[in-house]
Order: sequence, then C-alpha cells, then structure tokens
Amino acid sequence: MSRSGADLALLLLSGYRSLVDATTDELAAQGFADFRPVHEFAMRAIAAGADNASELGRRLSVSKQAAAKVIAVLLDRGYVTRDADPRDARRKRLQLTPLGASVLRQGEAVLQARREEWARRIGAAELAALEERLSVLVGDAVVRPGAPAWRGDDPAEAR
Amino acid sequence: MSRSGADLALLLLSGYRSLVDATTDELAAQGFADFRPVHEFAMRAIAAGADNASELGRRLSVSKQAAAKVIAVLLDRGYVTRDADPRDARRKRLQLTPLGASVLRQGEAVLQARREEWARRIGAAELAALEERLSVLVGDAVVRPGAPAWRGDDPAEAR
DNA sequence: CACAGTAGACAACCAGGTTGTCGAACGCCA
DNA sequence: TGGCGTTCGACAACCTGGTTGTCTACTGTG
Repeated sequence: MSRSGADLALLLLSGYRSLVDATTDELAAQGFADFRPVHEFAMRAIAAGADNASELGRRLSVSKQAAAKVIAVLLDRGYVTRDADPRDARRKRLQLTPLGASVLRQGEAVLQARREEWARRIGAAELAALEERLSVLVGDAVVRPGAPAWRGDDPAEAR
Repeated sequence: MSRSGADLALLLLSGYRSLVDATTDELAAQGFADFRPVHEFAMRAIAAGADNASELGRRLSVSKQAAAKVIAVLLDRGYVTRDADPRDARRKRLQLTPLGASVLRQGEAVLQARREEWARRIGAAELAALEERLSVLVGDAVVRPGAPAWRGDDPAEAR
C-alpha cells in the first residue's frame, strides 16, 4: 500500500478544515466576525424545525444546557429571536431573524463556491466520484458535530 | 451539482471521525484507556525529533504551555520520560518509553487495519484514487491538529 | 561581558462542553 | 378531578484543553 492509515485520516481532516476554515474566513470578511461553524450548524437545525433548546440539543447531540449557551450567543448577535410558545408555556420558541437567514445563505454560498473550485481543479466527475465513494465508506455514520471535541481532534502524523 | 458544499464538508469530517474514533475505541479495548488522538500525535512528533516542550508546541501549532500539559499527561501515563539535556541546561529532553513506542505501534496498526477494511469495501484502486484526488485538493495545506478547536468543529447540515 | 532571546514553570483566564438540581408546566390515567 | 411521572428551561458547579502574561535560569552572540 502506498499510504498509511494515518495519512488517510490526515487527508480527510485537512480537506474538511480547508473547506470550513475558508468559509469562516469568508464570512468574517463579509462582516460576520466570530461566526463559527457550530453557529451555522445550530441555525440550520433551528431553521429545520428544532425551535426550542431541548430539541436543538438533541439534534446537535449535545446537552440542552450546551444548546442553551449557543442560543444565547445567537440571540445576542441578533441571528434568532426567542418568544413564548402559545401552545406550551414551558417552551421558548426560536425563530431565525432575517439577519440570521442571510448569514445562513451566505455561508452556504461560500461553501458551494469552494466546492465548485474543487470541481474545477480535479474535474466535476472526479469530485462526484470522490463524494460517492466517501459516502459509501461513511455509510450511515452520521456525524455529531457538537459532540465531544476530544474525539477526533487530531490525526496522527502531520508530515 | 448533485451535492452541496456542506454535504461534502460533512462527508470529509465523518470519514475522519470514523477512522479516528475506531482507533481510539480499539486502543481503549486493548488496555490503553483515555488515550486520545492528540496523545498519539504528540508522541509521534516526539519520536520524530520534537524532544522538548517548546519544539513540540511548534510542531503541534500550539503554545508551549499547552504542549507542556500534554507532556505532563504522557509522563504520568509512563509513555515518555523527561531528563536533563546535557548540552543545554534550560531544556528537558523527552524520550519515548518502550510502553509509549508500543502504543504508537498499536495505534498505527489499528489505523492501517481500518484503511484496509476500506480498501476491501470499495477496492484498493478506488481508495488510492480517492487519496490521490484528496491530496491534490488539499495540497500543501498541512493540518494543525492541536490548533484552535473552534475552527472546524462542526460541519453544516447533518442529514 | 552585556544583553537579547529561548526554555520551562506557574498563574490567571476563557470557551465550551458536562452533570446535577430545581421550579413550573404538561399530559396521561385512574 | 386530581395525582404523578416527564419535559422544559434556568442556574450552578465543574472539567478539559486551550490561551496570554510573567518570571527565572540559561544560552549564545556582538
């Protein structure tokens, strides 16, 4: 075999970082400073229906307390609003603000632009094949983004 | 395009996690509990010549204080030793113990086994092609494993 | 031989997770 | 109707793993 398992892991991590860091930088340049991937992910979940803290925690595979902290940041930044749920007085209903929706759109656009750049570099068909194989390998192992950061924080062998 | 940029990022992250989490679990099962990727990475750097805290910090793209904390753990576990450097009294020279070397070997073996399983699943040639394309895309963007965990901690869109 | 720079120790701090506890509200069921 | 287990969100304490800043000892160079 030409490559080691450690190299493979490192390649995957580097690819991910390369996409995500570029997105973070782009968004910062567009005026959304301190906007982190986890914020984008949380807002996406909110937009997809996780409109209260407990549910958001479940979707992010994180405790509801951790979710509440993220929500506090999003509220502070004006990306979401929180108001009483008329049907369940225990809940606070979360909603994206127009500003929040626009961050989400821009994030997606930047990520998409990066993907298109990759497609130009190796060819659209090659990129599609890469995605196809990866998704076969990963299978149903859905990633839990917020999850214990200490799992998968490094790689092994960085050169 | 069939897939979004967010999906691509998620695939890469999931692939990485899948490899690394399996390795961590395997090592734990083999008696190396609480052995984390960052430990493996640090030991690898030490073995590769980063035999003092400051240098280790540089290789891991982390402050020397952070490196010192990792070293403290490795010392405590008996994976490395630290003794005076005869040529520079400021330095403490780090060395892997036989135990440390064996963890490293086992970690590499487990990772390699995972890679071979992947090769069986999609074919060795396909896997090699995937690695080749990824490495073209990633290019010289060397990953900094220990680095700010908040970069690249999430993906975007988890289903 | 002075002095700028480096190694490592120590302390304070911060971010972002965790668990545990609590009061209020809900929903089911006798 | 009422009781009771469950859920929501808040709050507090704590842990981990980074950070910066400061200090002393030592090095090596002009």
